[in-house]
Amino acid sequence: MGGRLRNEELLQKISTQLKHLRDIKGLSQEDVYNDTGIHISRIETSKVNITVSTLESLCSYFGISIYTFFKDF
Amino acid sequence: MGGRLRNEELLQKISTQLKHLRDIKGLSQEDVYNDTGIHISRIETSKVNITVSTLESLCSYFGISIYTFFKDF
DNA sequence: TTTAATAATGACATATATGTCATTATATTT
DNA sequence: AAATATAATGACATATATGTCATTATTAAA
Repeated sequence: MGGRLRNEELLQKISTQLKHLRDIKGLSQEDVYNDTGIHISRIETSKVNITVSTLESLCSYFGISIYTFFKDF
Repeated sequence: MGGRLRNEELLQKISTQLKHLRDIKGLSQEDVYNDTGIHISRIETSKVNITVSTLESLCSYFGISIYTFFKDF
């Protein structure tokens, strides 16, 4: 079952948003991994359907609330 | 490995919020299942760490954006 | 261009989210 | 209380998110 289109859009938006946050902070994927233990590559390339828990950890790391994260969703 | 406390709080908030939305709409868990294919019981009892995709589906079903869902987070 | 840094991809193991169904518990209604 | 409706729990299978590492690709720096 290929993922529904709607879902792909969601994952795409999440990817873009996370990449943007990482760019703003000037951090490499390795930095994120060293600091959080989260491999962000697969998330930024929309390979996986992130759990809310993982997303919250990343938001916290980037210094924003999960509410703010979804502002443009 | 018991989940970290922070994470439990997050799951608890999500549970409460979803239950609240379902109550407002006057829907049973079975209704939600029949309409979405999602078994919400385990989510409302904080047994699982929901994926963003599943959460978005539920928000959509309840008629709110995922952004609105996280307003009080 | 060569080198170095960063990112993407693939493979594998493990943990767990989800789908499904049956059973038990609780709540509501009569 | 008995009957009915709803929710919680447990078990199991399957799909997949995540952890980990190695390799390849891409980008940036020299």
